[in-house]
Amino acid sequence: MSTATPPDADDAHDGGASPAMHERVLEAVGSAIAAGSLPPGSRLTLEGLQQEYGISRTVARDSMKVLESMNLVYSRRRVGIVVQERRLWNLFDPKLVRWRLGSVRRDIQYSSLTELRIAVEPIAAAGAARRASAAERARLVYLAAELRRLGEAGELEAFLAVDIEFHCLLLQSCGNEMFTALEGMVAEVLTSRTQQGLMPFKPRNEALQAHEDVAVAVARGDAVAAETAVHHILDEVRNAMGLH
Amino acid sequence: MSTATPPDADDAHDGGASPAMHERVLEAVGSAIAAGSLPPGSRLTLEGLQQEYGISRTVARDSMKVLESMNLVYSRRRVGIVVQERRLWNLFDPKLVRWRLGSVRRDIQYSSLTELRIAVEPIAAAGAARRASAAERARLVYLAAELRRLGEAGELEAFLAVDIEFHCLLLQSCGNEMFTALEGMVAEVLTSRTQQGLMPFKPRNEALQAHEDVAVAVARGDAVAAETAVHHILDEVRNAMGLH
DNA sequence: TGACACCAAAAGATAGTATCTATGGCTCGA
DNA sequence: TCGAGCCATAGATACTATCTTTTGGTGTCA
Repeated sequence: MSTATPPDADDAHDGGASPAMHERVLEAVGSAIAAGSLPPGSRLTLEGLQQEYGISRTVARDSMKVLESMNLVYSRRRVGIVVQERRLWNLFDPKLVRWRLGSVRRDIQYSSLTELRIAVEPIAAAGAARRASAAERARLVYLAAELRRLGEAGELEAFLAVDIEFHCLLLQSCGNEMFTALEGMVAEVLTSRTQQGLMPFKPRNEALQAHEDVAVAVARGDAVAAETAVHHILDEVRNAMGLH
Repeated sequence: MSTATPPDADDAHDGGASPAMHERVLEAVGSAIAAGSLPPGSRLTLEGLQQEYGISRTVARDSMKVLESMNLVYSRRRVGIVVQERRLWNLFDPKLVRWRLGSVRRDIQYSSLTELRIAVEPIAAAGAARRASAAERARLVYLAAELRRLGEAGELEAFLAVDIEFHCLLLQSCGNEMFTALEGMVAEVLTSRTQQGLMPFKPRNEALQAHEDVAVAVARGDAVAAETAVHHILDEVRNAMGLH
């Protein structure tokens, strides 16, 4: 105990259960850029960050290095840290997706993701039909049945959870690591859709049937049928987006 | 060399345009992880990195922060910096894609990307049909004609360049920023396919026709036709991958 | 006596602070 | 136009604080 441990009441300024200082800064600056309140061309300096957030140079540097690796900023001597044009951002970085979903630009990010989902999921289902394990196939069938049960009972919240698991399982079992990496984003989209009230109160029978068709097709190993059935699931989403 | 700041004659590697020290370390460690020579669970320490690469703590930290933000590693006190399981990597980070394409795991990355392309491009074409500018539509038609000319002349290299521009233009004009962000990856895949000799010496007439169909459909604003025509382009690729 | 469980202290590593030198590249004035 | 000067990052170094794994010691029970 000799090790001092000064009670140091002023530890409080640290924000208590602080999730690491540099994360706080990263979140603050990153989301400001994502939201557009720090538009492309804006300049920051390490000095300024240190003062604004009460941090040391190291922490400021760490945060900026991460933003730089996401191509949200670049830094040049004598100039400082400059916000990049949007076109160059790493739009697939999960942190950036999260920031954008939390900003006023929500809608753009949401529709981009939905379109991505429309693109990827059918192919993922085809992959799953070819490569899923026996356990995964069985689970898909089970989840589809659960979806019908919960959907017909109108239990939207439980329905959402199972729906997420269903779609994520497809992405996991499709044998394409990059598709699997989209799991979190699909979960976000589905959650968001329900929260925004874009889901019908009771899922349409066609949608429930389509989920069952997907599960059966994957279980049978019928890639073409699986792909087609997922298209049917997503047609509803497409219509909601005003496509087709 | 001691620690004392030698102007560093031995910094020969620095010869001229040195891409910043921390990038060198980032590249070295990152590609080692991507290639699997630092398997998940491996441990590094800042101390070790400093000695191995002859860098200061600052640089070592910067590099690790970037790898951490890509989820390639995590760091814990008392343990060091630990390589993450593959499942958690940010597989869409362009740096990681590049490292993987440059490693012995090339093939996995290549087929993941190809499948992604199969998924995304049809939807991108549909988007382009709806939202492309007049200039973009015209350019697509021009590029399709160029493709036929070069294809029939057997000029594979020029054909590749135009093919890349064609597909990238689709991604740019589709109105979905996330699709646009995949441009670089599609270019990689197409280049790689030609380099690997996976292209027929003369592009098949069906493929040339399909490109023209895409261009015309986009120009007319016919989303469904554009999507279908891209499917035809990619069928060849699908077959080459043993899908369907 | 030996084996096991539990607790406390040591040690090893990052997290963060503070400060210094080197260098590139704007800006402005002659 | 060209050069001096200044500003801000790049990078180095040396701390302190803190977390957490290891390890070793102690006590209890078979």
